Amino acid sequence: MKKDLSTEEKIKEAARKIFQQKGYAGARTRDIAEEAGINLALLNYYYRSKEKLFELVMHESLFELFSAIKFMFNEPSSNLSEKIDSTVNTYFDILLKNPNLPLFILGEIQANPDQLKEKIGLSDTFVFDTVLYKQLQDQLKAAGMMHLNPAHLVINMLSMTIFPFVAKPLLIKLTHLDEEAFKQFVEERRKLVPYWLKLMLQLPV
Amino acid sequence: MKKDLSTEEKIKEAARKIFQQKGYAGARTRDIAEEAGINLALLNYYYRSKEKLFELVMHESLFELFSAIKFMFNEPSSNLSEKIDSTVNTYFDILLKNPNLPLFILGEIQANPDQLKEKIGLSDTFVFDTVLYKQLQDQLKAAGMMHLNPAHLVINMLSMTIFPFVAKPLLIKLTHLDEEAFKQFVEERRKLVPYWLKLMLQLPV
DNA sequence: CCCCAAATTAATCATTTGATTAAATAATTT
DNA sequence: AAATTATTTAATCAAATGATTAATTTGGGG
Repeated sequence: MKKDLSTEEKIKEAARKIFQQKGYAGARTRDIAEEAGINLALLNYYYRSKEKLFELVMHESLFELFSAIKFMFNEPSSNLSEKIDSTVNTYFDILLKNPNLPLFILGEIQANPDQLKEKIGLSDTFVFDTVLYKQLQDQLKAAGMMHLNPAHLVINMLSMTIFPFVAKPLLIKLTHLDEEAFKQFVEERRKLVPYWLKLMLQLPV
Repeated sequence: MKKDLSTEEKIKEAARKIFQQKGYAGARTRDIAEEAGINLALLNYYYRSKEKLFELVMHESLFELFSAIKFMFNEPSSNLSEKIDSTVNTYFDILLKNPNLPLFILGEIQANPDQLKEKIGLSDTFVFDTVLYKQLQDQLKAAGMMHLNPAHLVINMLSMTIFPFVAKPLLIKLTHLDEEAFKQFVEERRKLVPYWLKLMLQLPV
């Protein structure tokens, strides 16, 4: 454990790790306390309850996963090709640092879809009202594919980037990769995923 | 609840539903009993324990998700283009019937990676020792991309097919889709995903 | 040094939850 | 129909787990 963090921080970091690994239901407050190297009562002293602590971790996780993308999707000065590059690259950076993040968020939403509407304040206009979306529409039109829903391309970008992390343990097992080879595999995709996306969009590569 | 199933079957079906929705840790045996419309004790009468019941459901889930793909990856008489079509199509069929399946399996593996090695008997050679893999290698060589790891293409196929289901609640929320529109969106991908894959492989489309 | 508030601990509580038991009912066999 | 076996139920147990409490320690201000 990192020792130069305050007790409060240590608990939150431990909670993040355990929650992201085991999910809300599978995480025991005793696990979190042990991971943080503190007495169980301190968890409630600082954060009131498991649920409150979870909400905090979940909000920060959502922010971690979505704030960067939201920003890049709306970067006004970059063109479509540049947005693809920067989004994919930034996402790989985020995921390499936090490989369990997507499965954690998606799993909790599946386990408790209500909280998506209540607690999680994700604006509905996240995808539609973005510069990227408009640029996708324009490019599809320019390339004679105006019938194609731009959402497909957004999904393709996210899926090809995120999926290797979501399926990481399976992927490692099924392709005999070790941790290092997995990183290498992901690094290859940094260039490949944008290349494939531009192929789909008939953009120059 | 379906009423013409045996008690034993009713319990298993309820368990499948609840486990896939909430995960092992989040599923309470009382939830399963209620969903099945039976007394709690019957669950243990027929299946001994929550864990035993879970193992059964997990094995059947894995079979559901992997048996078809394993078969199609090794179909000797079809060429690469046909394999892409049949794999994507079959997968969409499976996922439309069982949208929670992938996230369930991936989530449980993340929560408890050990069971991947112990309980889940997934052969290591699942990806490498397949006809599809060989055909991918050949095509990549023929198209002057022999440096490209064929695993990338397998991942792309699976990710573009599976990811919409893994992210379904989020996707529905962020793109204002209803259940019906989601199905429509997925149907569009039946043709699109194979098209994109062939583009990547420089196969005639 | 003393005081007081913040931080920490050990012990305990109350609820949830997986599992069992013993009795009751239904189905099958003889 | 009687006996036996299989199924189902209500009640209960025991362990796990989130949370609290009361006492103790620590650290800073006067």
